[in-house]
Amino acid sequence: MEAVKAELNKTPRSLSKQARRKQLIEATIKCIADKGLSGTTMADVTQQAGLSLGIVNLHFQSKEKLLIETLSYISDEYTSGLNEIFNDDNLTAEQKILAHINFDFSRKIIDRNKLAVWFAFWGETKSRPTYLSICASYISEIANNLTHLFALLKQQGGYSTVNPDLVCTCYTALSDGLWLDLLITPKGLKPAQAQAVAMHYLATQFPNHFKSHTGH
Amino acid sequence: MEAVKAELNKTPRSLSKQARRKQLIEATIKCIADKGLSGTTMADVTQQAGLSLGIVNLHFQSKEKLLIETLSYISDEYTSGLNEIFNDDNLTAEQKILAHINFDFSRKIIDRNKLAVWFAFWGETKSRPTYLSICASYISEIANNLTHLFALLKQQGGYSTVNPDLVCTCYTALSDGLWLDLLITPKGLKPAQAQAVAMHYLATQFPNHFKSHTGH
DNA sequence: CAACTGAATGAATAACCATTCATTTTTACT
DNA sequence: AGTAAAAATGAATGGTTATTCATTCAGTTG
Repeated sequence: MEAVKAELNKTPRSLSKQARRKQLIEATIKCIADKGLSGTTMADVTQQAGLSLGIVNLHFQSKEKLLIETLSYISDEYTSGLNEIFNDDNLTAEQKILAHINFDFSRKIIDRNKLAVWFAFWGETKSRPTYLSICASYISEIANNLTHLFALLKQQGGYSTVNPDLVCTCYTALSDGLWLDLLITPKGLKPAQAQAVAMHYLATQFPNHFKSHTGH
Repeated sequence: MEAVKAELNKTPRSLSKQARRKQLIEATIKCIADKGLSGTTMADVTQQAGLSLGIVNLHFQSKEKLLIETLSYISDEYTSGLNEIFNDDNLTAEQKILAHINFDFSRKIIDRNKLAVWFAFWGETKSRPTYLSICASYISEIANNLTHLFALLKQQGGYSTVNPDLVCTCYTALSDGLWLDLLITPKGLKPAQAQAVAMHYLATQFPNHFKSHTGH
């Protein structure tokens, strides 16, 4: 405790700055979910954060930079969660895939505010390549890791007809589509059901490793 | 020719009005793709259409109504294309599903401008329920039709373990996710490849009817 | 405690943009 | 050709919002 506090005191300003930035980013997420990307004003964000109007420009210089930092924030959260799984040497390929699918549909990720932010930015991607460039690198990194896991499972399980690249593309697209479903029809599909759908697909490819539990 | 002209002359005003509205809607699609939903101004749209600033308010009363009509326009285009397939009594269930998947990844639908519009609106759905209500009815209608087709195929092909509802949810989400891929990584995935991925999934469920051609 | 430093505030500013409407142009019909 | 009605124009308006910055506030140091 004392040590932590002492460490905190080492750089009080910069730490406090980080905390304030995070506070503003989280207010931004809430605002984008509530009012949309176009409907979110500086007044909205600062009010949501309980701070004064000028604070965003003080910490982020401009609204555009705040939005970019917000996208980076949720991207990083997602990527680092997955990397923890990929880099865990105690897990088998099968366990890593299971952990991946659990993570993809966990409470932390399936938060409708955050889903709204994801899709708000996807919708602007074509007109603002910056948004895409933030995600492009992590997207291909995840795809590589996932493809590798599918290739391992193919080898270990003797699934001679499986095409790891194809399965990765299909699983990823399926996962994105289920996220969209969860965002737009909250009453229709529950996270657990969405996960079951994804699992059902994996079961078609690796029947000895994964079972679909949606029979009736 | 004469007959057509005469028919046209019956309601010259309203016809011209319809044409102008369509022209403005198509300009709006282009602008949303180029500048995003938030970045699209009335000046942009009217300039894109080669008309004067006040014209949108004359034909649509407000910007918001123009946007709603634009979403309805692409929704209707999609729905009516699918309904033609569903209602074609000359096609078997298998042929209808094939026609459906061909349509989903056809040039007419996989137009990056239109995809950008779809996702621009999806991204605002949570904050503007109106956008969702425009699509909600046709979404469930399509799901019903598709589920019915899968049920027929199950029956006819003796696929005893297939769950038509599950397959419909999975196929629909997969298709949405592939659309997103086509929008954001145009260099990465081609429409024909995306269609092959969707077909690969159908082949897992109905192996005697559909073949995956992505072996190597 | 007094001087100093940086964070925070919010009134004022300036840019932007949807909408209006008086005017002009086009079309339809006699 | 002449006229009336409809369509189109775009300068002017008014409301909104990002950004600025002079001032206030809080924490740190000597």
